[in-house]
Amino acid sequence: MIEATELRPEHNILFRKLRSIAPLSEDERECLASLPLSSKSFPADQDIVREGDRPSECCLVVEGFVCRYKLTPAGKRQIFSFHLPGDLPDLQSLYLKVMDHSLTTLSPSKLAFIPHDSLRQLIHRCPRVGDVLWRDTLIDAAVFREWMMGIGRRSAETRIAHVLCEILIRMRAVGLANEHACELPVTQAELGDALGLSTVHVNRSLQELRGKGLITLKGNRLTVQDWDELKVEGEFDPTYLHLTGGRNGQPEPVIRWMGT
Amino acid sequence: MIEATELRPEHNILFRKLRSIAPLSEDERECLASLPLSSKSFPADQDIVREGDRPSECCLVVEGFVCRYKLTPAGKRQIFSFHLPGDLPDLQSLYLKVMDHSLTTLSPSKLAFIPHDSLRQLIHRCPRVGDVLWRDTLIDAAVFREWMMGIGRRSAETRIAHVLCEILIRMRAVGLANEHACELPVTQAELGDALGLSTVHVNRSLQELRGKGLITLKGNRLTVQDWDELKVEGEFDPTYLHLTGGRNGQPEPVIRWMGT
DNA sequence: CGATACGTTGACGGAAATCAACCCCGGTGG
DNA sequence: CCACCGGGGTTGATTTCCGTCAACGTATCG
Repeated sequence: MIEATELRPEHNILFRKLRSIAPLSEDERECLASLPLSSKSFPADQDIVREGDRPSECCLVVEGFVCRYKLTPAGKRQIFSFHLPGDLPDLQSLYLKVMDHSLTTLSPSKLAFIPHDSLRQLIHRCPRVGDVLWRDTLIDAAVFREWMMGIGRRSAETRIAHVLCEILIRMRAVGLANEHACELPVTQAELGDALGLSTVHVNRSLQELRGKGLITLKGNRLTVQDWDELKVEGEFDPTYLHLTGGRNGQPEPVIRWMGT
Repeated sequence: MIEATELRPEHNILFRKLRSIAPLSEDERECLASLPLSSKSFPADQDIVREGDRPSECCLVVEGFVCRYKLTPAGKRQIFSFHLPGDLPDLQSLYLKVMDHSLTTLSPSKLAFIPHDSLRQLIHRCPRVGDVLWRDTLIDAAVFREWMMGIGRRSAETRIAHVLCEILIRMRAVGLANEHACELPVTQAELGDALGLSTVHVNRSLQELRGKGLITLKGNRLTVQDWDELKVEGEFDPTYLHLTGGRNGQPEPVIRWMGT
């Protein structure tokens, strides 16, 4: 936990995230620490970048939740992913000039921006860190696949259970959740947009899960009451998250510097 | 077309593919040409790598169609992507040790294998090519997002129209299709597994598209009769394919060295 | 020529969408 | 202080798109 006292919160959360998906040496930590990050606060439901934009910087989630989405011509929204502190939700913009989707906050958030140039220099100076960043975008893709699986082939209840498992595990990986519970500032409508379901049906399916005693979900807080059963219900196998790196499989110690 | 005569078919198709997503210099072409590729033929419906495997090489599609998929505990299949000649469908295995899904042939195919070590050396010797490969995996992810959009928010007919648009465009990008038609060795059941639909419903939706005079689809061959209308029906916008590189937007000249 | 895989058709059922209220609660301003 | 307001959550009635089941057609191939 030495690093927690040495790094600024922005660098600390990024370091925790990357360490959760790959081992990082002291050198690589130094590389990361030298990244210029400029933080900014955003209210909920504010677009950060939009489809068609050509961003010249990437954003790091420091506090709060953000998501990526796109709208159909008819105005229906599909959310592609949720992003929590430590995530680099538009890292892809480093190599895909034009955004093919949008990025927005789900809750009031603190974001740190990193110029593309700085990232390119980092990757050049520190190829190992570059590898980890590439790996991160590949895990991103693995999550997309898993969500596709859910939307295409799983029932509403299973889909919801699955995404709740995923979020809890990812929150734990960066030390933002204890064994059973974490923040979840996501409305039922947003869950529906993510899972290809209507709000009404999300509501009913959540009641099923609650009725079975698997979870409580109230006031932006998720508590898992029966992890084993929730995993079964959600057909959840965390392999696709590729959380093999980090502290030799040790869970990240919980931090509590988030506003809540 | 000088390069077509200089490169072996395996290298040629890879070069065409990469050039379709980014400009490539003469140097970079040389780098690619030096990649050791060992080709092998596969019958249809044969797994190449399976969920849980730890491959030590990547595969390049030289001829034929392959797909990535995963099964639910109940045995339902979700296909995540179709891959055509020039694609590197498991490039991700370079940084994600354990396969979280499987790769299989859809038609009799010729595949070329590239040891991970060779790829790593290539990336090290030729960082620009490394960038293009990273970009390729990012485009892969963009396609996943677009499919999620379809499965989550679009009607069966729209989904099918969309995927047909995508395949034709991608085939054109590597010179395997003319303006209106290409091979499509994919059964209706496989289309269903890709789009989250039942075979029966795929069949009915295809008849709708045929009825409207948008396409013919017969004996592994897709012909688009009304491209503009098909695009509208499929809500198709090719931005997400990021085909901005290549021959200054020129379509790739059609080649015909495929078995058909 | 039968076997087999793929495509087609019809009948039926069900999961989830849609539509429309209504409730609950925190915030705000008169 | 309380009335009002609005976002999110909940509920019931109804509809629809799509899945499932089952049969049959059709083409290819050994």
